[in-house]
Amino acid sequence: MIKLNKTTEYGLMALRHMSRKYLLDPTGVTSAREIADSYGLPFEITAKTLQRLKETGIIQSAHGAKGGYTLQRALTEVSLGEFLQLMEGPQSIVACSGDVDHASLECGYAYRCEIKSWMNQLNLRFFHFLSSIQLAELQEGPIQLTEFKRESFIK
Amino acid sequence: MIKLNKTTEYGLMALRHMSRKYLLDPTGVTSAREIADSYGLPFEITAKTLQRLKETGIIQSAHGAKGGYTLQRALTEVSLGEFLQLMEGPQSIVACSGDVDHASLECGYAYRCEIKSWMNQLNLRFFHFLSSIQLAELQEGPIQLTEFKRESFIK
DNA sequence: TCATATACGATAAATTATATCGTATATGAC
DNA sequence: GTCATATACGATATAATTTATCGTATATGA
Repeated sequence: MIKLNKTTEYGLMALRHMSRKYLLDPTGVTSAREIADSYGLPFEITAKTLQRLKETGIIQSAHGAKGGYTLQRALTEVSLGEFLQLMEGPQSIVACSGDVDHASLECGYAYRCEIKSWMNQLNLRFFHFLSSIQLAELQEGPIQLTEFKRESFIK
Repeated sequence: MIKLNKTTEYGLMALRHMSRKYLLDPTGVTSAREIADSYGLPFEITAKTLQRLKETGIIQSAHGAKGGYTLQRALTEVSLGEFLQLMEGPQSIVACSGDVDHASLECGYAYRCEIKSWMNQLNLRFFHFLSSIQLAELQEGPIQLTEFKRESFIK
C-alpha cells in the first residue's frame, strides 16, 4: 500500500550521514564514495541518489578532486511531506485525484465515482500528517549497533 | 510514494455503494453485476474485488440465484488502517521494517542502517494516523454529479 | 595532464500490480 | 431434475513501474 522507493530511502540514509557529520565539522564535504562505503551501498546507486537529492535543493554539489556534497538547507526546515514530494513528485493515494469536482480518464474503468471527494479529503489529511514530521528527527536516533559482514548481502 | 491498489480502491467504492443501500433497505443484497453496472467497472474485476472484500470479513456472500453480498460489519467499527491491512496485508513504509533492533536481508544492499529505528517509529505513527479514520466516513459524502458516457472509457 | 568527482541520458532487468480465463460450486425457480 | 444466476478460486498472461547498470561527458585541484 505504502512504501518509500529505494532512492528515497537511500536519500534519508545519506541525509542522516551528512547531517551528523555536519555537527562534528560544518566545513566537511561528503562524496558518493564515502556514503557507499559507509553503508555497503553500490556506488552507482548512491551516486544517483545524491544527484537526485541535489536536484531537490536540500544538498549542493561541487565537482572535481576535492568535490562532493554539502547540506544546503537545515533539516529543521524540511518536513517529510515536502521531502517526499521533492524526491518522488506530487503524489496521491489514488491515481485520479487532483481535481475534486470531476472524474477523469485516470480513474481507469469507472465512469462514475462516488468516493472521489473523500479520497481528495484523505489526501489532504495525509499530507498534513506528513508535513508535521521534521526531517531533523533523522539526526536524533542513536547510532545503530548492528553491523553485518558485507559478503552476506552482496549478490 | 503512497498509492492504494486498484482492488482496494474498487473495494471502497463497493463498500460505499453497499452501505448507502443498506440505509435505504437493510435486507437488500448486492451482486457483483450490480456494482459493475453502476460504476462501469468490468464484471470480472468487480467480482474479484468483492471476493477479496469477503475474505476480510467486512462483507459476507450468498451463492445462488438470489445470492450476492451483504455487509457483515458496521463501517463505524472498521478503521482505514485495519481495512488496508485486511485488503493488502501487513505493510510498512520500508521493506526492512518489522524488527527494530536488527537489520535484515530485506534492507537490500545496505549492511549497515542508521535510519531503521526512525523508520519503525514512523511506521507506528503512520498506522496510528490511519487508525484514526473511520470507514463510515465513506457514507457521508454527497452523490457525485459527474457521470460520463461509458464508451469514452472502455478500451 | 592526471586522478578524482559529479552529471546525466539510455537502457536492461526485475518486481509488482492488474487483468483475463477457465472451471467448479451453490441455490432458487420452475 | 434442470436451468439460469451467482459466487469461488487457481492459473496465467499482460502491463506498468521501479530499480539497477552502463557509457560518456564535464569539472576541478594538485
